Amino acid sequence: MSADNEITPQSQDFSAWYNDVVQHAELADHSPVRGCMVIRPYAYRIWELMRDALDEQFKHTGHENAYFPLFMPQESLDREAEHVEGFSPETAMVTEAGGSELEEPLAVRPTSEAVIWPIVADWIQSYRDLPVKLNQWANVVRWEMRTRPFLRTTEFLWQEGHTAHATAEEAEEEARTMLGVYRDFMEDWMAMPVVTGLKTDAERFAGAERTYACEAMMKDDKALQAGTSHFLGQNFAKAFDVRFQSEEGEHEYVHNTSWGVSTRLIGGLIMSHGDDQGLVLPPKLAPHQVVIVPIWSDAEEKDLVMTVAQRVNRVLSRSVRVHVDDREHVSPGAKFYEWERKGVPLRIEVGPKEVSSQELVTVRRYAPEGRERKRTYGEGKAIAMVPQVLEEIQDDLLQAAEERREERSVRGMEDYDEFRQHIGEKRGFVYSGWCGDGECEEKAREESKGTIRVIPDPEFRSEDAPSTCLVCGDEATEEVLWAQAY
RNA sequence: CGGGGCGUAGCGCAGUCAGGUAGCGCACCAGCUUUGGGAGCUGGGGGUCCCCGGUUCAAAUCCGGGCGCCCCGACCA
Repeated sequence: MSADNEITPQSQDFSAWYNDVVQHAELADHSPVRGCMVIRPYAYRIWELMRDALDEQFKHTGHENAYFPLFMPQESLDREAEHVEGFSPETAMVTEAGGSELEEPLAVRPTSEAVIWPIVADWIQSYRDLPVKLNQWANVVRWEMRTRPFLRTTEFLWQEGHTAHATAEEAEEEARTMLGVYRDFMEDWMAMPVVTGLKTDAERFAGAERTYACEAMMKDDKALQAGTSHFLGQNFAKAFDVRFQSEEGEHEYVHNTSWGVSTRLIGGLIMSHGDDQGLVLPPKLAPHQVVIVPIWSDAEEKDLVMTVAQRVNRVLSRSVRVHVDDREHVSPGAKFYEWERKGVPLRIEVGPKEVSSQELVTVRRYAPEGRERKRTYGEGKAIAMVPQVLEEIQDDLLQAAEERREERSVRGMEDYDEFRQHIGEKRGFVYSGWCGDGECEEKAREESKGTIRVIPDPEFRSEDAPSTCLVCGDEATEEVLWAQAY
């Protein structure tokens, strides 16, 4: 009676598990072009929910959406020295179009600083035109060596915020604010706790003064960089001549920021909560928050059961996203497995038994120890409780992820050899001191599997500040977070 | 780009060593019986066997060349 579980267990091969979930939860499909991916409707709906939530926050913090072109002259990309050095190896170029070779090659945006600022420069004359706070929802292309669905694809969807300010302080505040927006979204909507902080020079965005990031721990104890926010200083303003006349009449360069999150977040969602049965979705981002599975054995039963199912559906639809799975020739058991594989947070079963007892069976996709997964309530109570149950599931997921992360974090590590072994075998997060020297960072990168993910923000730092550098043993100037990275 | 593996139905594979009608499981379609944790039976549809060339009466199979994909590494906001 039982079909083989087509999903590889996480403990056996996490990477195979991930690919199986992507495939069997119908999230993505392959493309004939290497590294490109089809986002299937179920995953696209998750992306829409993410997009809507983020977009509202962007507007709330004073940003306007716009859309800039996919192509730019190659020359634009070349203008900021560090930017071009960082991005040109992975930039796709169009050299031929319309049946003939182009006089100047066109670059397909890997990010849009070099598309936006040459144009927006002309929108800014005076300090009164500032700040400019733009966002765009777009696709970008980066020719990566090695790709994985959602986590790193040749083309991906994202949002990129681009702002210009009169002062460095204001731009810095903007970069920090948006990092906070990301963090709140990841915790409140994705139930994915993150450590925020500053990137080291080695990991900084090409062309930025400072890069801030959100780092999340996946279920295989590796770190995923889930979002970044950059204080760009005046590097791009100088490269693209973005100036304004100040109140004092001086011509000054603006101070910029940029910040982005991508469809990589869907990968983060999968690896934060998924289990051997498949995807587990936090209710706030679930395309179907509740699925109703009617159970019948003949036409008469079907009528009775469907009457109740539709009634429950009508009432619930007012407050939650609910789906009635009334497919004829799929057995209830098969439906249960399918919706579990797809991560639907709550299932309601209605069969002849429930019809006669005026009850409903509710089953949670995720329930921590000590909480019942399956419960039967009177119809009215079951319906009334749904919003609360969904909130509980949302909270349970965040709490479980937080607990996992803390269990898998080690603070105050001082022995370099212990570190190398720990980060290679046990993975997880390791907090240590660092002297601030890029050579120590590079040495550890070469000799261990770990890299510095961030210099954590104050609230994530250890109570006792580490005093020595993990690598060289000299005096520490910073506390840093190490992990194996995706 | 280095090391390894693989290209046969939508998916997973056998067949290749030893040339001779294109197969299996799942999925799909039809009908009947089913439906409380992945239904059963019967019937059916679906193929440039990655591509090009060669050998041969005959090539998925042998030979030569090419292309693509996957894994490990290098690379990577």
